[in-house]
Amino acid sequence: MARTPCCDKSGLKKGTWTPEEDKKLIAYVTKHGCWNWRQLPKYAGLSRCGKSCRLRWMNYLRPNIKRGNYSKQEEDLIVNLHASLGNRWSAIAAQLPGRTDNEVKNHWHTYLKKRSGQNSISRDAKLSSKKDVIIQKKLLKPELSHLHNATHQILESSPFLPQTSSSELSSSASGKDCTTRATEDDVSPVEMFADIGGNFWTEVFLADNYPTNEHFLAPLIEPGVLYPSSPIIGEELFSLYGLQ
DNA sequence: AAAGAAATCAACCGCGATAAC
DNA sequence: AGTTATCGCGGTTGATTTCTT
Repeated sequence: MARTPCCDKSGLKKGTWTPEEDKKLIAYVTKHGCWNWRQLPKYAGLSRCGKSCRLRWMNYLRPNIKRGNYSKQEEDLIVNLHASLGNRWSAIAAQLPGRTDNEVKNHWHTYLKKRSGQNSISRDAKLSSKKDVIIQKKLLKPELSHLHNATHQILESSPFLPQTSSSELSSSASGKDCTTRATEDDVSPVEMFADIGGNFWTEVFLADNYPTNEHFLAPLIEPGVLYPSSPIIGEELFSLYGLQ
């Protein structure tokens, strides 16, 4: 079957996204949802391919994204899942709250592949510490540090995390629980989940059970419903991009 | 201090799956 | 049933950053 190109290549911007483009995409998706990725850039005022917009949103701009600083548990899980699932990155990422398939894939290729291959603890320790420094430096990039801080907070309080069932999610969507983690900041998300007592690491990330596209995003953009529980789409990000 | 090598990761590309007509 | 449009996934690339010499 003949395939149309994903977009008209002429005049479309490629490469790294600018804060201005991020702002436009966030503003549009927040207001209208992603009803059609192919048409979205046209209405959002972006000279980008729809696919590019989708990728940017899914991997970096949407709520609940967690970046950098993989915990030992996460890494072990990735290694184990990769052994059983192979290169099914989306399936692997689904088991890791806040992680995207792209990021898991990158992390595998840059670090875990070596580890699983040679199990060199001393080298791992060296690489890990070096990597942490790099990550922290990158997190301090002025244009993105807000996002990273915000996403960290999200993971600490997000209703999408597996401690709430999907039925609970709808009831907690009002954001009433959004501050309950505020006093537990010293506990990493992983540690927190490990304490839940359930089978968190064997359960599919809740967001993965969500309907996709407009049905997924529509609740996210309902004013007053999810914002309080999603700082990245809430005040911090809005102020960052001057959307308030 | 500078240059080259290596590592990292954001983003692109192409393809398969599937929904819509 | 066939065709088209769109989405989502995995592989890959290339710019940037960091390390090593």
